[in-house]
Amino acid sequence: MVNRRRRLTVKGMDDSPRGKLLSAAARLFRQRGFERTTVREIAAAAGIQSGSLFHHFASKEDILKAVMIEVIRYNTARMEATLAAAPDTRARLRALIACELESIVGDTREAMLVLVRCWESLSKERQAEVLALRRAYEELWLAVLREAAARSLVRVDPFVLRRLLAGMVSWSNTWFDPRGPTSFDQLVDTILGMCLREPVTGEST
Amino acid sequence: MVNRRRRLTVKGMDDSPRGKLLSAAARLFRQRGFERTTVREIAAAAGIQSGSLFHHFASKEDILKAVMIEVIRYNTARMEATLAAAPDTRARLRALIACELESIVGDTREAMLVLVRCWESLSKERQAEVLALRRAYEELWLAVLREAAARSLVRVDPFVLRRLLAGMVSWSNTWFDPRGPTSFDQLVDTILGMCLREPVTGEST
Amino acid sequence: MVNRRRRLTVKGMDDSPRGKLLSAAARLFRQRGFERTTVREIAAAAGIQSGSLFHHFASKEDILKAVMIEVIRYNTARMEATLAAAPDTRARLRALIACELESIVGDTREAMLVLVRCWESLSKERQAEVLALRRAYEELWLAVLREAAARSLVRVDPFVLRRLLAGMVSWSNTWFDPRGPTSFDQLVDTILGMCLREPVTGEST
Amino acid sequence: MVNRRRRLTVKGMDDSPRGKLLSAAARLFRQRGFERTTVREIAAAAGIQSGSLFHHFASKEDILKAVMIEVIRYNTARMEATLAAAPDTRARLRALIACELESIVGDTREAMLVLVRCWESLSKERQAEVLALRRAYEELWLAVLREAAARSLVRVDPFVLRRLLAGMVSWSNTWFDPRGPTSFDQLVDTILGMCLREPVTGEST
DNA sequence: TATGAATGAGCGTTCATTCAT
DNA sequence: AATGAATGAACGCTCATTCAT
Repeated sequence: MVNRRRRLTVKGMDDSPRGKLLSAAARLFRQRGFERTTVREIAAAAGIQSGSLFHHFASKEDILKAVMIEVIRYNTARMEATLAAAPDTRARLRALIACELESIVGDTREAMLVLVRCWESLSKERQAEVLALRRAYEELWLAVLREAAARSLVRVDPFVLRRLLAGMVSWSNTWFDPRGPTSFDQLVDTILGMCLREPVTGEST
Repeated sequence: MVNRRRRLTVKGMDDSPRGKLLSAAARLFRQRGFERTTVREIAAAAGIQSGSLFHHFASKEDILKAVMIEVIRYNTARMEATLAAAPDTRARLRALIACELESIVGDTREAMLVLVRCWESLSKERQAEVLALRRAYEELWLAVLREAAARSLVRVDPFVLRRLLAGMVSWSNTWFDPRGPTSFDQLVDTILGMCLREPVTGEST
Repeated sequence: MVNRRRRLTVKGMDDSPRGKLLSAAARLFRQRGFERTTVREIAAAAGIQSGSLFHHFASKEDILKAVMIEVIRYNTARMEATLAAAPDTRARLRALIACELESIVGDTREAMLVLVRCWESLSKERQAEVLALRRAYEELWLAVLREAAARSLVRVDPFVLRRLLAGMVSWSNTWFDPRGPTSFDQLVDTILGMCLREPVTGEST
Repeated sequence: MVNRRRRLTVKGMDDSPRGKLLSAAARLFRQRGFERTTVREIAAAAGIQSGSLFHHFASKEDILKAVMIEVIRYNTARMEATLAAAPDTRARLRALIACELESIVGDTREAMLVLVRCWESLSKERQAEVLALRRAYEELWLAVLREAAARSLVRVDPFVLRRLLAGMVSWSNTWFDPRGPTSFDQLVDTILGMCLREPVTGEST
């Protein structure tokens, strides 16, 4: 289920100059951080000269903002699609965890790590723009968590639970390896199990 | 229990020039990140000239390393002391969570956030030096988690559980406010509850 | 014959930014030495900003290396041309002395003095690069000196003689003035006479 | 005759703090040049702290000046003593060459090379002070060269000859090795032979 | 659009010198 | 004398951004 071999890209990071720039920037920002990455490196990785880069983005920070916005849009859309297909609350909760984990360790890995790692490199104004998009994403989470709380499926306050889940999932980029002893689905079930009032049946690890 | 008003300092960050430098650096590194902090800012915050800084540390990166080492040493010692006073496995597990959460949201907050946020700014060589210390700290965790697993107190593999806990606790710096609706002890119990096979009695939130 | 009024430049030090930088650097390095010359001074003398200098050279030391390489190339070529036109051994020996003296007190004066004065400021690696070129130059000398020794024209071992000549010629930059009582040609003949077994006919000074 | 194993020191560079400082400075200035040598290195090599150095010398440049003055004084005295023992003009000329070569490749090697290499690092004022002493040394040379010219012993104008000799001798530090194929005495005779109107009897190399 | 030379402010670091102890 | 922390100006170099072509 985890997809690391699909292009380390998100929708909007296609073969256009803009798309190549965003892919290159996402990879470099993750590897080196925003400050340690130079616009020359980004331009070179996208096959253009540094001066040309500024025909596509007004500033280095705007590239960072664009990476974040694209990945949030893409993952919000994916999550909405997955939620729509889930038959009940428990399935929806599992879908949220699986989608977010997939985004963190799977196809949008680079850009998601940029979102976490380089957040502080964004000016307050640009943070606000990104947060506006992020809010819709968080609303998907809170709706399901409230629904789960209302049905006594989970033991923890939705607000707190969302944050504990965000911590568990985002941190997994530092250690989770789909080729390791724990599979992607096992990890999803483990995290789900920690949220549920009753242990998950057939739970592993 | 959370202690945010005590000096944002750790042992070794006293009133000596070195201590003032470390405190100032920890605060600035957390606020702005390593790359965005200049040695002139650190020196000014410690009340000395930028040139003088290099009488105490050979390089800017050495300051970062020192911040990390001091905070790990301090928190490892505190955790050992707290563990020694815990009567049983469950108490020890709770002590670990409380100690780590305290380190993240309490007195050593600045330096602990630097440890997470600025890790990638450290050269590989210096990372290794810090990791050597960090290993002892992680051993304390694993010993208790294995003990808890052996007694069926927890439901998740110790290796995986440690990482999920690390994610929940470290992420709490982004949202937890001891003056908010959830108290420090409630948060500790909530996290503890998510680990335990049976719900915690008298659990809150 | 001495040419001090022609541009204090060598081939490759033309009106291009690179050429202006090399000319300016040669003059400053000779006047102040490598360490006392700042990149800001070089840039200012070439009419650009200090940051722009690094579009043309990767480092200050690379400028020094380039000055040395250009002047060796230029003088090697000139010496080869002059040698080719010399009818016999004695004329070739005189041509070598005249060419080297011209390089030291004439048109390439600045850069040649840099070669001597700033040699130790070059890293071992860069010294090796320059030495590789210098070797071809020295081969021209040794071939003629061996020829002169074979014909009993000179009294001293070629290896030793080359070094004594190098000392006499390079040192002349400290005192020789073509407008002084000794002319360029007289000095060449004087030095030549000190090498030859029989006094030079029509010798002066 | 060459003396490389005697202390690399001159009179005045004894075991006193001042003497140790001068010896250390001479060695470091020769190795690294004046600008590349730090007062901390000099102090450390002399076994004191950098702050203490300024109780012995008012500035770094004063150390350089002192090294130069000591070595000129020492070599002037040695040359006077050697000249006094020479029976005739030819012996005196040979004594000058031998003394200067000894100073350059023998016991005062370090300091003499500093005199050549670091001359431009001295301020004009200090250069004048050193030149005043140097003048007496040069007078010894010129007196003998004039005497030799008067007796038609040499073929070249004394002023020019002195400079050609200075070049040959000072340059020999770059290549002469007393353990090599040419001995110290052979080199002295070779240089002497290049000055004399008639080839030296029993001349070698 | 694309280029790439140029900018210029700012970076981490060095180091001769000072001075209270 | 000796110490060593402190100074502060200056250094080589970086890099996001601009702009004439």
